[in-house]
Amino acid sequence: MAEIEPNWEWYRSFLQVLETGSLSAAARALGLTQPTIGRHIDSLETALGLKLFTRSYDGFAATDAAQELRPYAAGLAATAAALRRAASGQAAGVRGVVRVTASEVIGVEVLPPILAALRAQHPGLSLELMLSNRADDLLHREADIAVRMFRPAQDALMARRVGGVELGLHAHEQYLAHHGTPASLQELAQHTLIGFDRENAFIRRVQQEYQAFARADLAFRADSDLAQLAAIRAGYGIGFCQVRLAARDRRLVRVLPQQFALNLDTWIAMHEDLRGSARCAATFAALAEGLAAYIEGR
Amino acid sequence: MAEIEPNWEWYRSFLQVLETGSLSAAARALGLTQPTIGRHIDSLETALGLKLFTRSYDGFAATDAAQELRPYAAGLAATAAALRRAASGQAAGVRGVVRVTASEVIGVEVLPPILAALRAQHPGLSLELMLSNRADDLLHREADIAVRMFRPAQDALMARRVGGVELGLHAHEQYLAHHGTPASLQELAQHTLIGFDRENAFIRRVQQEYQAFARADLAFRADSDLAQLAAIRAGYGIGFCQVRLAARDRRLVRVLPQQFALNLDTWIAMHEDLRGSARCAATFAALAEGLAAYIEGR
DNA sequence: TAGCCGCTATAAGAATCCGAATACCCATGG
DNA sequence: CCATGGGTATTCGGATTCTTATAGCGGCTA
Repeated sequence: MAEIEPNWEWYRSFLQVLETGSLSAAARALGLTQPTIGRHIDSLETALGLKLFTRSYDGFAATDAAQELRPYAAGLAATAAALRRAASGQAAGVRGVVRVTASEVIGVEVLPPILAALRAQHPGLSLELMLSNRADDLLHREADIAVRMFRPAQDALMARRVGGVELGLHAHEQYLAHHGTPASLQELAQHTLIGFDRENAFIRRVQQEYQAFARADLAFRADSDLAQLAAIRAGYGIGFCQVRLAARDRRLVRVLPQQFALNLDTWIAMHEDLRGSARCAATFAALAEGLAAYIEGR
Repeated sequence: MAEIEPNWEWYRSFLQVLETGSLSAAARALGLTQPTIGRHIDSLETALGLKLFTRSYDGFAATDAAQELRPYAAGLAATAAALRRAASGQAAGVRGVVRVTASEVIGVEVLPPILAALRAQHPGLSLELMLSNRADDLLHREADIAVRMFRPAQDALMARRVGGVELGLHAHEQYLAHHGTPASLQELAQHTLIGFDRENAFIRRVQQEYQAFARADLAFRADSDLAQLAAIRAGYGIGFCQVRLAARDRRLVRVLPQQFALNLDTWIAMHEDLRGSARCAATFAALAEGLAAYIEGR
């Protein structure tokens, strides 16, 4: 038992093998060769005193032990990436890489013009957009700035509320032309409803406030908010959509505006450590301004 | 500009140089040699395109850039250490290393017998104790299990409330013999009071509830809760102390028990990822049981 | 002021690690 | 049934990296 501290580089190889499923693929991804990766895994196994993979002739199979270690290795990779981003923006002025995470709808429909304008203003700046609804992106350093529809709970974050995004029921005018416009909650039950497949905080709130949207009543379900939006636009049926977003397309009509309305608080959050970073501060400010403009309908 | 991805091993050298202040010391700490560390730093500087240290003949001086990158490097080290702990406990049964964090008083006065009993039960288990009041230990993976006097706010944590620790004013009987026992809040003002030097959540609560303990009135201040406890035991004056703790020493007398009482919720928290770990589950259970016994005065 | 200690920088030999080539295994498809 | 493609294991020469050693610099102390 050598009791050797593993070389951190071995962790990188380990993670890559986990993610690609084979030594060869990991080697390609890392710009190394298969024997090298194989040696790294061997070394790591002896250093940890664990069997990480069961060898076979079509790729490695990760053992349970390897799977348990995976989140740690992924954490290393995320932190290393964050370090690189931080380093890229060290020089004076607004330059370097900023990684922004947001929900799919916001990321696709709202952020691009905001980020484009920001980028035009700062040619040295690069922006990366990561679309997900996971709340822990910032803590795991997977992103620098997050746009979220709920108040970030973590202590180490700087969070600013930029306003409330109004959600309402919408449908395409063609759909309404064919099926009529519901005038009441009862009539809504006769219509094709678009809703969520996956349970999440948002849909629980909807179900709580509006029994009509109980999961069983939905004629279309999709994990992705974007898919729902596309379904509404395609005239599939009636679904929830941000009011400001729908207002951009004259053919989208709001349904039952009095009866159905939800307000989602919108927050921008950033890790405290990045307070001094010019590129992050500039991006934060641009997002705050741009989202406020979006919310107010400018 | 080579645009090379830094070797993760360089980060380890970088952090060690930051922490030790010189190439040579870092080399000793890592079991390498000074020219090696020097080359790592050089490589990292060119890879990141940053000047990390200003060379001088008595150690390096870290630049601002290096200081900004420090938390990331520390995060890497913490995650790597957590990975090793996780790996050490992979084998079946309760074995490996568990790292517990707690406040100083709990860690010194309450936990040792609990941990000793646990260890006696599981000879393959090693325990590490880290004493601090920082809330983010678990998220940065600096510890596996935390004993805290407030409800952990993070989502990714499993937290269990084990009860309320009662705090009260105490003094040594010798002190009271010399100065008398205060019978009212007014009399307390004539006495020597032991309190906190640093502002924190606890003292703010005390000040809010008991004006007598405004900071200016304190005749003895110490950052460390242990130092306060020692002062009480030494007969220096009257201060706050856990009631159960004071009850162990017959010469410590509770003062104004009706007027002054604070109840601190006590929580045990663990990262969700560790749920499946036998060694962490066993430690968690032992802490829950032991702390409950302490709180109930068993 | 001389001497010592700890530090960094540099050069050259030793040890290590990597990569190319190869052998072999398995699944797939004509 | 054989050819093919993607995978792992192994070997060996060569490039890279580490260590050893040496020199130079600055601060401290006698």
